[in-house]
Amino acid sequence: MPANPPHPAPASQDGTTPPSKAELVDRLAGAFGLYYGDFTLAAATESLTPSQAKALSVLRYSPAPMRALATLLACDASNITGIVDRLEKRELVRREPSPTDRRVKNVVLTVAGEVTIDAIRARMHTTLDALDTLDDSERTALFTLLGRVFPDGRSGPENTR
Amino acid sequence: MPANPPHPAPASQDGTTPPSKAELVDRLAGAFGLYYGDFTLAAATESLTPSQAKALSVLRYSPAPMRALATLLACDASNITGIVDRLEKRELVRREPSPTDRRVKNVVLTVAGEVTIDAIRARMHTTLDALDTLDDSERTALFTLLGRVFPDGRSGPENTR
DNA sequence: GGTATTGCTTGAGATGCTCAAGTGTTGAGA
DNA sequence: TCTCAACACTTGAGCATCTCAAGCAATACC
Repeated sequence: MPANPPHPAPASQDGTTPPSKAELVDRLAGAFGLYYGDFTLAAATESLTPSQAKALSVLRYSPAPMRALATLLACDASNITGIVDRLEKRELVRREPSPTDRRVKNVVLTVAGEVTIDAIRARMHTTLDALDTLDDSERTALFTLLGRVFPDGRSGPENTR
Repeated sequence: MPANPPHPAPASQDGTTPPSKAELVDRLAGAFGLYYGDFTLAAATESLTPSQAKALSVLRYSPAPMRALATLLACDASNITGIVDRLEKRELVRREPSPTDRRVKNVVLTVAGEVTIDAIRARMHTTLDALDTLDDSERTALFTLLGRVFPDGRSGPENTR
């Protein structure tokens, strides 16, 4: 039995044959690789590591307890302590004790934190320029399809207890 | 002047109004986060870190010199040395001296490396299950749109000199 | 009330990552 | 040809990231 062929399999280049799932996964991998590079570079202009910027990105939507941050960033809770420590030292983020559960600390973006993550996103030129080449219906389609495949689960303000 | 509103701005939920660029970037960020979590978890089942798995993913397409790997993974070249060291120690990857440029070492997937990265992709259940909910035209649309926004630049076998 | 669970922190150990410096190779110009 | 700049890779220092195990305080459940 021969080794598996390299991805992507030589097909689905003409736009008529629907891509196989492997081809789609391969394209997702490539797309997110480029997105990540763009994001990392933009974060570096604010002297932030990708992890720190990702934390700001998640908090841009809504405050969240440490535990929720760990879940959203797909890492161990103990990891978040250090990341939030460094963000707090730079006053991009604030720990606020939960009024209803004294174990919990809610992490909140400061105004400086808001400005910083917005600036980072505005500096993702590779991604932003590429989005400029889409017309309205294409943007709507991409937005909708991504929402279908990656439902964010953030249906309302985060559970800050 | 009030602080910027949280993302996403309360619009574009009905599918008729095209999303703003900020909303699209926000959705990309969310989608990327979920994809990355899925990928990280799948890589962990093979005892690989995300960076190691990402390197395999890039090499799945074609061998590449260390320098090209650094560019594709958007990091310093000195970083690649350690990552490839660990992958080579596990025999998932091989360094081959370039026949035409003795400075260059081409990194090649071993068969075990191929099997491993294919297994990781096959274990990305969250992503794969979501793709199952798309019909053929939707898959084609997503594939095409991602290709438009994130052209991978890998138009043929990698330049292995 | 007693006990398990939860949220967060700490410390150890490995990896990821950047920067500066060093080695060996290539290539282009005097 | 000789010289020297540029390039590919490696090494080492220093910090950030990440996991795991352990521990503390607060809460939840029986």
